[in-house]
Amino acid sequence: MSTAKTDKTSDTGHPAEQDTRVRLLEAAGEVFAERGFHGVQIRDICALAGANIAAVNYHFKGKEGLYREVLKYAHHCAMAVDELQVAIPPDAPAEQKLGVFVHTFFRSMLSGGRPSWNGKLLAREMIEPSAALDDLVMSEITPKFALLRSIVAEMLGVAIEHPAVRWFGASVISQCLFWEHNKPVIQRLYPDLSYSDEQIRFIADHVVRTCTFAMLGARGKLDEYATWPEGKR
Amino acid sequence: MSTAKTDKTSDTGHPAEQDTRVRLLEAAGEVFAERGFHGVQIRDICALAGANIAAVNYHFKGKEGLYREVLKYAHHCAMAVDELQVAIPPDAPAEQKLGVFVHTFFRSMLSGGRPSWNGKLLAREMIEPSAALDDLVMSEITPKFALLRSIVAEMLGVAIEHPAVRWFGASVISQCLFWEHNKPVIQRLYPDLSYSDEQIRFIADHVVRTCTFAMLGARGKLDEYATWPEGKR
Amino acid sequence: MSTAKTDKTSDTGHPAEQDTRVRLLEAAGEVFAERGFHGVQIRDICALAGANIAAVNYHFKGKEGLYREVLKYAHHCAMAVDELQVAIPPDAPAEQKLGVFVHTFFRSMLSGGRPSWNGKLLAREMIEPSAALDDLVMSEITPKFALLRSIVAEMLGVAIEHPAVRWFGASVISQCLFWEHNKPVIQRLYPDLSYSDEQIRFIADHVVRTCTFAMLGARGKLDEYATWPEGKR
Amino acid sequence: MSTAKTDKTSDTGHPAEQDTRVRLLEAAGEVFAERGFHGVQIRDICALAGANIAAVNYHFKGKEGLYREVLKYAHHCAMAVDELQVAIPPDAPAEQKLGVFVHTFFRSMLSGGRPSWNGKLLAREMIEPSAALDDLVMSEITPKFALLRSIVAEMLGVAIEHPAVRWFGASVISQCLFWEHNKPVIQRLYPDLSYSDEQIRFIADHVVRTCTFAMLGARGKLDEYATWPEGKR
DNA sequence: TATGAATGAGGGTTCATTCAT
DNA sequence: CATGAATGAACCCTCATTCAT
Repeated sequence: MSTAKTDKTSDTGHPAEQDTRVRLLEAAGEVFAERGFHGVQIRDICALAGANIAAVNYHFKGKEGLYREVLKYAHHCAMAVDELQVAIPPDAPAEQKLGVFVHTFFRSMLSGGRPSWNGKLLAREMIEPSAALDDLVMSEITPKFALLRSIVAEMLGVAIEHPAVRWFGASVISQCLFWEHNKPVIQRLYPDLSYSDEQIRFIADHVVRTCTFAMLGARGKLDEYATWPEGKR
Repeated sequence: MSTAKTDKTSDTGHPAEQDTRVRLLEAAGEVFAERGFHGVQIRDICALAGANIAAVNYHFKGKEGLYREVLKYAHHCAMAVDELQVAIPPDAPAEQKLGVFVHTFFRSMLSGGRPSWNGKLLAREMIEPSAALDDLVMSEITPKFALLRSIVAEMLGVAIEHPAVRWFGASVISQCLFWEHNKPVIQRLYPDLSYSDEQIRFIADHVVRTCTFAMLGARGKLDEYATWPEGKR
Repeated sequence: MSTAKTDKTSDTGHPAEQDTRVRLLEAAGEVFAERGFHGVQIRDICALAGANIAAVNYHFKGKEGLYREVLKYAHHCAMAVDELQVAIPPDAPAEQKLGVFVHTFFRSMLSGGRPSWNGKLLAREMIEPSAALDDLVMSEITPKFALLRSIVAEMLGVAIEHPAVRWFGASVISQCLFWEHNKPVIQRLYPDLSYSDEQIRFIADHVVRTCTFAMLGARGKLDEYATWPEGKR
Repeated sequence: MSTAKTDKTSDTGHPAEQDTRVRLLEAAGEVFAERGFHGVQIRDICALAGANIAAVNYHFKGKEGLYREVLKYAHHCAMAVDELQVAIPPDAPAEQKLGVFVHTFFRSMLSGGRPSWNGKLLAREMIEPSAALDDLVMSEITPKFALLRSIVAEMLGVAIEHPAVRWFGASVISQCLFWEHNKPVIQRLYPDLSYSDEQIRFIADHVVRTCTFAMLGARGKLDEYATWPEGKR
């Protein structure tokens, strides 16, 4: 499991030691995602990583330091916006771009790939934001969301700065995140939902279709979005 | 909400003499929502509730028992499906029903009312389901979702059993939950979003409009939903 | 179980209340004998006695007070020296007197009679003497031991003040107590020992015989006991 | 007794650096013997051993684990059967063997040597047997008792399997244990008994003499022991 | 450098006791 | 008088962290 990510640690030249660090990150990511920061003890992480009990303090100066690094590491490994941009055909119709975006998003989020705990970790940050969330938003989320906004703007036939864009962007994203963030309840409501690849594709198709209908229907009726009530609270 | 225990203390009305049990539930709900089960110590809960350190064990037989009861209590206090049903005009057009549903949902979820920590608590259950989640789904979520499905079916012009209903229901719900579950990131992306009452109404209107467009656009093209890939995993 | 001992509490005339007190003593004696003072919680005692949780503090002013009263109560109920004296035929040969004494002692100690926990309670006092032990020695043990010494003196053919009497008295008593105080180990060494009435009689017979042989053998050779090394420590 | 752990600390010889584990065992043995399992708090043990409050859980996985190890350790340190066997001259008359056995037993039990709390600890196990008692009986008591039985058989002039052997063995042992197990009462009955070395020797002599008389007297009259009433309880 | 024995603050829980009813 | 909800001190134990090796 520690084959693909020595690219950033190769400079020191101590592969065996670096392995410990990376193994620690992998193990910590998994259990932090599963049980949360407070629900995990470093003994378990070290045992899972096959490392010494003092390794966490040695490498990360404590549990919190480890958590911060795990968050960074997770999003370093996550689907980069570049890959997303590459996958999207630049001169295809906007509907098709949206399709690629949504399908890619779903796949990277729900298909149990390498950083399968990324989603859960982020979901935890939503509920209990740590100091690391700011970095995450800046480096990972903002560029992806900018890409989505450009697609949405194209579909709505307006400029990317149009106020409507943010709301329809939210409509797209919300329907994607829903299936990951609410898995436990969804699976209780729909026992036949197993998150197989076919089912994920089916869901993604539905989201694309829904958003397309919504945005096509809204074209030309976007005046309502001009008046946004400034938050005064 | 406090009917079962007030039979012996109801006449005094002293807030300090209000059942220690209830004060503990309120305090615990607040901090459990904020910091999670493991992030909270019962000493804090007791201090907040003005109760003794041993009160939790006396009344709930431990921290876990308290958590279970908090979850029950929270959803007992939450918006009951009855109120929702009452608020919805039975012979209005489906669009209007949807509007009432969504607006009520948003209000009860985001307006900082009494059970303001309900949403967070449920969001935590999503990520780290406890044994209490099954009860919750059965007693609280299923009936509300059934109500939504009936509205969706009406808007799609199909029977409530039609497979498309579940997916469009999800589209509605997902766009509601999004704004609560992802608050921290949303507020970083949209710093002008303060979740004021006007803004909440604005967002709810957008959700209603989007879903309406989507469902109206989908009417008559629901054949795609007939073939659902049975999960084999 | 609370039928035979209202004789001392009948003067107050509150049979129902006194019952609680006595039931508490019975229950406490049982569990104190079984698990020791610290190993028992008053909740258990009250539950066993069918009394309120506050009853112990009400009747005995605390756990320690209860323990003290239990000890008193136990020896009030125990085999009185009078009964023992009555059972011993005054003009029988000394050997027979010893037989009656030992058999009675064994029976009252090992046969699971009413105060079956008396022995265990006293054994606990041996290891961890409480303030109540002095009273016990004075009121219960000393008179019984005096009786035994008179028998031993007769068997040895010396006056009761003769120094040898105390040592042979100890030889008799030690072989009686052994079977009660070391039950757990004895039963592991001799798995066929079930402390049935027949077996107890068999053991008592052995003790009598042994002591008789020893004392008869020692008659006329008791000079050694004249020089007792005064304890200087 | 402290061989397995001293491999890394033996050279320093600092008493303070003596294995924390051993210091804990010593301290725990002392207070467990004095106050019993429930009457002792690990804080006291740790304070007495000069160890940290968490040391018990670290080394023994809890208070119970410590108790179990203390019992093992106590009997590992106690008079081993080997020493006893060495002390007994193989071709001396049986009376002399018995004398060595009893004197050694008394000395190791009552002289305040290193494992002075051994006896008390075992006495407690008698009253409230823990799971560790089985081990103890197997490893420590059985071999010593076998040795005693061989002496008794020789004195009775029968084979070691003869049923009388067990009963006379019990007579010997019971008169030894008596003086340790019933100290508090004995000292109240005999205020001049201070358990000085001279007095212990005096008592041991009495026990040897008594048993010798008894067994010599019983020789040739052992038919009574053939019929042992099978316990049916 | 990496280890693991040792630390100590603080966690949940227990339990004898109290006090208003 | 009897009750049982409530108390708070103290218990055992956990766990992130440290430090000599």
